Amino acid sequence: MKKNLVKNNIRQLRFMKHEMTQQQLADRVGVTRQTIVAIEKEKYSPSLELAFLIAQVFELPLEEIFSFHPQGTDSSQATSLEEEGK
Amino acid sequence: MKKNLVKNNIRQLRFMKHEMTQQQLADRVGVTRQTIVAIEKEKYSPSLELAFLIAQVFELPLEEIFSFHPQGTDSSQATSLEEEGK
DNA sequence: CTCCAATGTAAAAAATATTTGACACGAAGT
DNA sequence: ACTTCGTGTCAAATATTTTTTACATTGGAG
Repeated sequence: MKKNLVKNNIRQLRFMKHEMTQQQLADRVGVTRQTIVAIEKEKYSPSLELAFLIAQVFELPLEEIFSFHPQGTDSSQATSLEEEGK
Repeated sequence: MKKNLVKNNIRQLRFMKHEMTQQQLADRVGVTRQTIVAIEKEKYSPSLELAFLIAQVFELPLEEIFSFHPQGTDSSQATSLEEEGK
């Protein structure tokens, strides 16, 4: 029930900068190839740790690989104040 | 079985810059207070999405709030190997 | 002192991320 | 044709994150 709002360019980076296969990247960050596939296809977003590890491999700041795309105009909260008493 | 290698200064930020309570922060990023508590106490690291949301609230780059501290002698790769056969 | 807001803790359930073990497909290479 | 490699997919199992509920503590306000 949760959309994945995080995008990434792992696939491109894998080819461009550092020529490496899904399996190699997976090995370097210590996860399975499945995980890399899922993240590349954005089936879900990685854990913060994994994101850091990947950024480390590509020698790039995390935010240059992963980007957050809040809903349209994320207006969910901002205006809510009276959520006290339960 | 996985240590939390990610640290953060949410607590400090909550007080300093933007004066807000755990509950308020939780509301703004759309999670429960429990989650904030757990993350502040570093019982585990947040999802990448939540990390992005928090960074957004504090108007700071994600990496200024969360930092990655690889294990003491991690160095598991660096000296890449050829891992094939499976 | 009493009340309440803010924080800490805990445990079970729900949700999400990751693993494991297949199997399929196309592009090379032999 | 056969084999290998890189990729995509699927499903079930395990791990990790998040929710829900509930209760304890501390400090300030009244």
